[in-house]
Amino acid sequence: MPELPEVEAVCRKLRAGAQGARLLRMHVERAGAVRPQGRRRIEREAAGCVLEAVERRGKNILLRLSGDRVLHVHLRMTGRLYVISDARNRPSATRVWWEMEDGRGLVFEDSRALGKVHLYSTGELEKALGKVGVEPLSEEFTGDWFVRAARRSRKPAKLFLMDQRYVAGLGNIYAAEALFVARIDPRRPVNGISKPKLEALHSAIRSVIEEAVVSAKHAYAGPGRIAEGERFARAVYGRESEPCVRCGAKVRRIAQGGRSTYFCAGCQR
DNA sequence: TCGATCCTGTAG
DNA sequence: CTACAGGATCGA
Repeated sequence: MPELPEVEAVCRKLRAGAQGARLLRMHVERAGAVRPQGRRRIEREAAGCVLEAVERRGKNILLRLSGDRVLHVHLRMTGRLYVISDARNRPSATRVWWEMEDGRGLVFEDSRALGKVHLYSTGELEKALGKVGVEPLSEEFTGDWFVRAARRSRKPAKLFLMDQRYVAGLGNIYAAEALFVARIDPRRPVNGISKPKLEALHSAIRSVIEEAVVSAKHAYAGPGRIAEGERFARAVYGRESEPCVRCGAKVRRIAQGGRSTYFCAGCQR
């Protein structure tokens, strides 16, 4: 479900509501969701730690704990991470949860059970995140860097954007939206795209992600619902057969890497 | 670089 | 029933 903007919203919410709190006990309801294996061990190692900081790297959430430990949470498709006011009142798809001192609970809920909660020491962290690429909202993400990165891959443009080793944090939706803004056919091998087009894609990624971060801040803030009008306005994603908002041609849906890609063959070339 | 695979819920 | 899902990893 979540891409960079939604994960960022989760992190901000956690900073506001849970940073500085002590996590009295950790409870693993589903062993497959955690590493190291063995719920006993991870529960013991996380017990009593203070949540000192919340960071994000791409779609990865890092909960910095006292005692040089880090919880690495990945929401994958359906994961959610949020604080509830009463820890006894947990949803049925809770995979992992933490008791807080005031009776609240930090909950990792995940209906599809693809998400992960890993516990590392600070030293192990870089190895685990070593392949995560550049943050699209960072200074490092320049047009020149992007053009050079694109030259190293022969992947179709959309699969390149979704590869976390290059740009970190784009998923199926925002990759499609950025390609639409830049008017690029998602099937084109990136290394064959002209420099001006790649520069257009670079700035499209920036603007799409920036706008989505603002929307997600309001819309995606925990277990609640998404308010209409606060959500990022998609131009192509999920709009199969609808007229393109730019040229009127029918939006198409194709498969790439086993996933759906939405685009307009009329104006994306 | 590609396809299969991990899981479960929901829509058609 | 089948198709599909806002993701990532593994093996060939």
